[in-house]
Amino acid sequence: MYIEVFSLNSELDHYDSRILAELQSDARISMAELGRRVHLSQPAVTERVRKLESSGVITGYRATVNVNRLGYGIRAVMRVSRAEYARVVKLIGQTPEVINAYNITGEDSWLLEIAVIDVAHLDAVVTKFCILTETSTAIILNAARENYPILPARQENVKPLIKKTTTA
Amino acid sequence: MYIEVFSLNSELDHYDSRILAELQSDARISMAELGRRVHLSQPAVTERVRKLESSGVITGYRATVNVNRLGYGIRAVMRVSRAEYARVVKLIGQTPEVINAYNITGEDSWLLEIAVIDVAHLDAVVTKFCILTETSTAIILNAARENYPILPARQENVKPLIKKTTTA
DNA sequence: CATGAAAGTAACTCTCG
DNA sequence: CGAGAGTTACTTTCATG
Repeated sequence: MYIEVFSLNSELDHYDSRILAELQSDARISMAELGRRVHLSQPAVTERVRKLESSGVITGYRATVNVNRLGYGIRAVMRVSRAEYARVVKLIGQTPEVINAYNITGEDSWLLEIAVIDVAHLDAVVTKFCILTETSTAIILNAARENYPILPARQENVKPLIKKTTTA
Repeated sequence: MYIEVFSLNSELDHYDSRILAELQSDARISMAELGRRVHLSQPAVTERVRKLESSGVITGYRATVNVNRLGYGIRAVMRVSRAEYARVVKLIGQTPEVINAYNITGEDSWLLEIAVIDVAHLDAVVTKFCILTETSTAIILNAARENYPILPARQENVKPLIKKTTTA
């Protein structure tokens, strides 16, 4: 018999994966409809969703919007070089154009994704960060993939460094 | 009198902004509750949401998940140098670890955001793309901001290159 | 399974061009 | 006077104990 390889998500079964897939593709379906899709009763699926929320697997539900339709002609990514951490965080907090801000490894310690109205607006935002440190900006031409649904990491995807061994 | 400066979102009024803000912070509230928050009746707010959807302003609703809780220990960004467009797109299609894939300007023509289980898994994904062209990977240490809500670009935020002029 | 809330539908009102 | 948007009232569907 094989030794079980447990992971952080060992408690998530097939039903939970189905639920997560459905809610990542449409977060506004009713629990009744979700139950139909995953073949569970409505109270059963509601209880599972509640547990996924309270255990922190599901962190929220958000409408996704088309930034172009909202008047933002340009999306861009800015690489921001090392600078005093607190100052960068503060500046991000003062910049609503920043949609995502990642602190990353390497020479560029920050990667920001921004949405701006036009080139003049882009210039204004870049300048705000240039005052702090060096930046490098690239405009997003298109997205081949966006917010791809994430399913629980499965054991067959894991390539363990230590092979499973048999018990005595 | 000033010439009106129209933009793509000129039809979006204060109510629509409120609706967009609410649905980006919680996409699962009922239309009745949304109506209460923005001070409109349930049928009225439902109709506005329907129009925002059909006009392409709202593109969908998604549950957001904690990738760590799903067994992915590492999030990273990969910069991928110029390569045959179709081959990159095809490879992205074959790689579920890619959450976001942006085609960008500059030397690195692609920026990919990925979620992987561990270093061995990261190595496997990076190698897939290294075969095609040069890559540069940085691990995401933390996110100072994620999916910041986007509101309609407002005229007071726009710095027009051509100033408003008076009519004859 | 029963009760209360929410969604969908229809008829009516109000305002504005 | 007609078009558009909102409200109220009512029926069906959904959520919750």
